Amino acid sequence: MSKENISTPVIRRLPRYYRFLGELKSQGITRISSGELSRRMGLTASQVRQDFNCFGEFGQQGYGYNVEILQSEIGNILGLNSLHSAILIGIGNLGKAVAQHINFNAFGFQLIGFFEEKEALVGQMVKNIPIRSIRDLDEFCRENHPEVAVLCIPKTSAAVVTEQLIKLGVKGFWNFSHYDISLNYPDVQVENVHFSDSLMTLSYKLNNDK
Amino acid sequence: MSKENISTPVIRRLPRYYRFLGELKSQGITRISSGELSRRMGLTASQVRQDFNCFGEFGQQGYGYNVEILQSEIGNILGLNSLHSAILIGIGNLGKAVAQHINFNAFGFQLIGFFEEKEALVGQMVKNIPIRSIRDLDEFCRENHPEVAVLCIPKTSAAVVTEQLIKLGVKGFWNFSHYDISLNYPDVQVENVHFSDSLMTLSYKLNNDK
DNA sequence: TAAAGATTGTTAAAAATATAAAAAAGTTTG
DNA sequence: CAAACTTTTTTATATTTTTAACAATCTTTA
Repeated sequence: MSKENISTPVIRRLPRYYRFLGELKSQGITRISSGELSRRMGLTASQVRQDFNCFGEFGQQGYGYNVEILQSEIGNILGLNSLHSAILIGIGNLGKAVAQHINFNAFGFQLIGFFEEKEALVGQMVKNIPIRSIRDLDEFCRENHPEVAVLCIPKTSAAVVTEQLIKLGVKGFWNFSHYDISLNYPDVQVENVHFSDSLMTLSYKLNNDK
Repeated sequence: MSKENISTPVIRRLPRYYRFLGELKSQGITRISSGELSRRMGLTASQVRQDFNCFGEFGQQGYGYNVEILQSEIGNILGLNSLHSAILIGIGNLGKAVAQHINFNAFGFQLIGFFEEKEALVGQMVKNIPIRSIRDLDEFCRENHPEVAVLCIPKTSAAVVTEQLIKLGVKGFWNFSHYDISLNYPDVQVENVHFSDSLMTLSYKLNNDK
């Protein structure tokens, strides 16, 4: 189905295509050309076509792309129709916001458990799921086999927890900590969200604007 | 001081260097070679040296780099010693978490105001600063001239607020919304944080792991 | 203090990515 | 229904980014 060795830059553009196409769809637009799409997204038409052609022939000459079909294809490529069970570790300010703010289901993830070190929080409900003690992590994972972990804990605790989770069979991490999972476990799938890096980048841009 | 046309990939690596060097420093390590640093960070030694040489000669042959000096230099390049006043718009789950979780000061930003559409939240205190009504945004900005805005609002409200803010002199955006600021205002500095894109990327990786 | 070793700064080559051009195939229109 | 037009797919070119190699220079050690 999908070809081999898709480059990272292409993969990172896919979610944006998916979002834009969803928007076009909701605006009632049923077809779009690479030229028009590129204009709206701030890309070149060449790049748009090259990107799509990595995965097959989704368009039709003289016509363009069918918005709904194209979005659905990209959704498939992204795997949004699959269902990955996920747990979230560290339900402080950030963890709670992530749990409540992100529509995990829309992207193929299902939150099945929250874990926290601070015993005071244990028992609280978030999204109708109780916060569990981090000490119950082993037992819970052996019963429920979560595939993904969302790490909202400080770097200091991340190394230990990560090792534990990988031993328990977790295959993917959405990592909000500064712990470098990939360096230590190259076979696991990791996606990092580093707020501070992003903020420092903004700082750079502000100090070097043209 | 800093040379022209630093490429985006280099800029995006700077925060990571900065973090790693800070860690080395806190471990009492005073000098490091490009080889050792690259090993620890999962890069090549060549890349490390090329990156640093974009900005000047920070090392010494036969010795390596002084950790403290190098970190400080990178901090300067990133502009972390400057002070940008910032306001945060939309103090729901996400906005509150960002306000409370991120150490803005460590990166040269100072939060001076929170703004919210939902009047029920107005008056609440966050980090000793009152949440203000979005209707008071104009007046506040004309008095306090914030340089940066952190957008934690939905895409639907983002377009209007962004235009307003730019008219009021805001020069940079830390954008958690899906509104494409750069497409509409190319001269403004923008750094996007798109959770859903990141989550979709994780989904892709999980469905295409090797 | 001189020779050996280490490591940078710099130049060159390779690899990856983006853009442009050409060829193929469909759509629209008179 | 055929000619003109549009737009994709595919191939080629250009640019950017990474990696490798080398020459210069400092440090360490005997």
